[in-house]
Amino acid sequence: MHGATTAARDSTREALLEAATEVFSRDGYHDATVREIVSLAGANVAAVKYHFGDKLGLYTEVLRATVLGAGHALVPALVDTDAPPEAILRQLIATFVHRVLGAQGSQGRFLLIAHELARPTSVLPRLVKEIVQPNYDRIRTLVGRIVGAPPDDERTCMCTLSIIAQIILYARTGSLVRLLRPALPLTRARLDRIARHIADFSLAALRAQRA
Amino acid sequence: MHGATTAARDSTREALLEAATEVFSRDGYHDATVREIVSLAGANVAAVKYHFGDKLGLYTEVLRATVLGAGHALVPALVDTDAPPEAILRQLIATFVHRVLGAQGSQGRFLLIAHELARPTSVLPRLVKEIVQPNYDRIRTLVGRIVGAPPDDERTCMCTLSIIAQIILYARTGSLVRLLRPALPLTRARLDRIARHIADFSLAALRAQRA
Amino acid sequence: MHGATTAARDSTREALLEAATEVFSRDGYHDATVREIVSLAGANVAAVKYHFGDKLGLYTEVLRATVLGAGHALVPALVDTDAPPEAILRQLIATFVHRVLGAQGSQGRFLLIAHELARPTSVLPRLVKEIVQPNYDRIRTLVGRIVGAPPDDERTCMCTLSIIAQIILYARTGSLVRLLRPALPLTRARLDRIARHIADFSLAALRAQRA
Amino acid sequence: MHGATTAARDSTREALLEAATEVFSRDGYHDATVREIVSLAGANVAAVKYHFGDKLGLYTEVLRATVLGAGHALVPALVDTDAPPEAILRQLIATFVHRVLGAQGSQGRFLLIAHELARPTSVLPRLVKEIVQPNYDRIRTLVGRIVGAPPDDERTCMCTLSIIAQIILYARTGSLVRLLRPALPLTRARLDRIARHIADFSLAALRAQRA
DNA sequence: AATGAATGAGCCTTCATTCAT
DNA sequence: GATGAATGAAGGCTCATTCAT
Repeated sequence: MHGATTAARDSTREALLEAATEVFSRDGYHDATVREIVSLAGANVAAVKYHFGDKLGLYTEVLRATVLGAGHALVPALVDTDAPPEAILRQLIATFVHRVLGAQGSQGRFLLIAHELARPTSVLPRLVKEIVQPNYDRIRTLVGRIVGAPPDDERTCMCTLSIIAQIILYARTGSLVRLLRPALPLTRARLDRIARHIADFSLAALRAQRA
Repeated sequence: MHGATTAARDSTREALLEAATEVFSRDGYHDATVREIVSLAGANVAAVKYHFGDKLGLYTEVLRATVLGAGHALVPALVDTDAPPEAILRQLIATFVHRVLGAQGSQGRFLLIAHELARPTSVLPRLVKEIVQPNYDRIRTLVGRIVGAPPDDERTCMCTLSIIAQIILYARTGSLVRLLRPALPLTRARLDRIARHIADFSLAALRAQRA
Repeated sequence: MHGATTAARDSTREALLEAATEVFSRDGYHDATVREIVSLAGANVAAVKYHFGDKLGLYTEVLRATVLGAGHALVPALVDTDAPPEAILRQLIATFVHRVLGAQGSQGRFLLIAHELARPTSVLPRLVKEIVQPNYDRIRTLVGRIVGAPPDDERTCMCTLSIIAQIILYARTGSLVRLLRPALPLTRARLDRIARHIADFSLAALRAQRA
Repeated sequence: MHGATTAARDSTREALLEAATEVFSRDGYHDATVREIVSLAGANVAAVKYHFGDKLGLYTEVLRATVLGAGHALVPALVDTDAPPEAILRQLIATFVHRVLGAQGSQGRFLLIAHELARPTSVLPRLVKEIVQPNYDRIRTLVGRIVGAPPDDERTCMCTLSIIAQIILYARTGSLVRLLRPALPLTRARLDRIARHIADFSLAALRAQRA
């Protein structure tokens, strides 16, 4: 009996989390409405209060489960290898582009971050501290190795941001890009081309910095 | 006396625009409330209807003024000269960086645009069509001349976007950058360094594309 | 100079009255907006206050000019003749049907009354007392002559209302009729048929009452 | 206990419907305010949204209940019998007159419909299509049998409308009739006389059409 | 553990009206 | 005699939240 109860409880809680992940990813924290989430989860409005206290509690939980909990591994796994730095960077860019632009459904991790960056909630500082900052530092170190400068060097930092900027442009200001250019279907091949361009463009710039 | 009258007549309108710029920049269109704007402007709620029709009308006016003030009005004058393409591009980047960040509200101007890009309203398409697109086309042509490719070439377009991306993110003192790096005072010298970095980074990349 | 001033004053006043007649006839007092009226008249919002005090003042003036002033003549002219009562009634019905249904533009007199009856303002009592009641009494006398009963007889009154009801149905609940029957264009011939039907129907009923 | 729960649960909804019927009947849809309704019902503004979606949803519910209660639900049972057509029509008229005026609020029921006809909302078309039109068709068939013409014949339709018109205006104690005649108490005997008059008047006219 | 019902604060908008010129 | 500008009250609606069961 206790097992069944637990299962039932978890099922509602899980459904809520799943629905919230989808809606928060699509609309961001501010635009998402509790009612759409509970409706999608087949649950009641008050269930949010019961399980998570309030909307922000639910959001925090979603962020924790989706990003904070699972996001630690990606960048380190790519960066901390013995491959040549340029190859690593290229791989890093490709991975992000595909994740960011190819995101759909449960792949909402990056959309969640994008929304959070665009309109921060009180959760942002922790998100940045735990996820973004460490990854930024890792990439900075990588870039530093390519340009031949310490990670803290201003040039290194600026170059890193220049690279990140290009990836973010597509993820965050997708609407602008879509308006400036005819809406091409984002095929896998097209994503490859975008990634390759960013890598080529950036590596050329980095090499020039080194000289 | 007539001048005074005009000044008096327009003063509410001006106050409204000023307050709206501040509030919209801080909160974005959706979170901003008309009530705070009019209260800040020392005006009545109905004044917004009288002068701008509704909240969106007021926002449109603010956004248009901001985008034009952000340097877009200068693009034709800068681009359509006989100077060497690389010099033009360098100048263009410097102009945008200074305009965007060097104005009074330090970051108000760009925050507004950042909000709009992050969470577009119905104004964005028209704004892009009327102001941004033509300038984008101009810059694309310029970049095409540098990389030795037609303006419509995919590489040309991607390179152009890569440059724009850096200005958008880089010049930005928004949440991400502010959190990643200690908030440095944006001195004139610092803006110069940022602009020079973007130009160096991008021109090196473009030259590499040409070869 | 004084003449010119007077002419100018009257012209604005007249324009307001004309525009108000049109708008009040179309929308009724409650739905009409002062702004549409002054916009149509090419005048300023405050002109209403100046010339008529307020919206109700303007409405009263319109009603007076359109209905109270000019409406006295129609029914008496038709009724107070030596023609046989049945012919008079037939003519009365035809006239009203054409006026009520054929109304367009400046012919707003009946529309104004219809709106006023549907949603009375404080002007209604006077309107009824001065226009409607006398005409009702006249028609009652006429009907009384046909059924062979005094004007105050309950049967006479009921018969009169039965006739009026048929006319009003088309004018007042036009939307219902239009929904129940396909929207035929109200040609002159069609109005004639409607009028003839009401007359035939009613006279047959009246004759039966007499027997 | 479950009954009590249901009663308690529906009590706000019921109170809302009752208050809305009163206010909508007095002021019509456009002039009625949600705030007065909820205040009268001792409920909150948001309760309207919860139970009926919005003001129009509440109004739709009220109007539907009123129209059905006004006798429309009984038409099929009355018409589809083997009684002689004239007796059926007489019974139909009596039923409507008593239903419409004899209910509790004395005139509330019909005032609501009168308002709707005078100033239709978007609900009218659906209401007519779903409820009124079928009954109109039934009555038309009945009238057709009396005058000896097909239900679609123009004369049949016009005669039907002439009868309906009398009920609509006649039974009404609205502004016009109330002003034209001293407000008599609507005793049962008086309602009988009104109904008998309409039936006598109309049947005489119909018989004349047949000849 | 969960729910249907209800709440209150707040939003944008609209209107007739009035003020200062 | 006339106007552009400004006002305040009010209206419908939406949302996250909470209560009683």
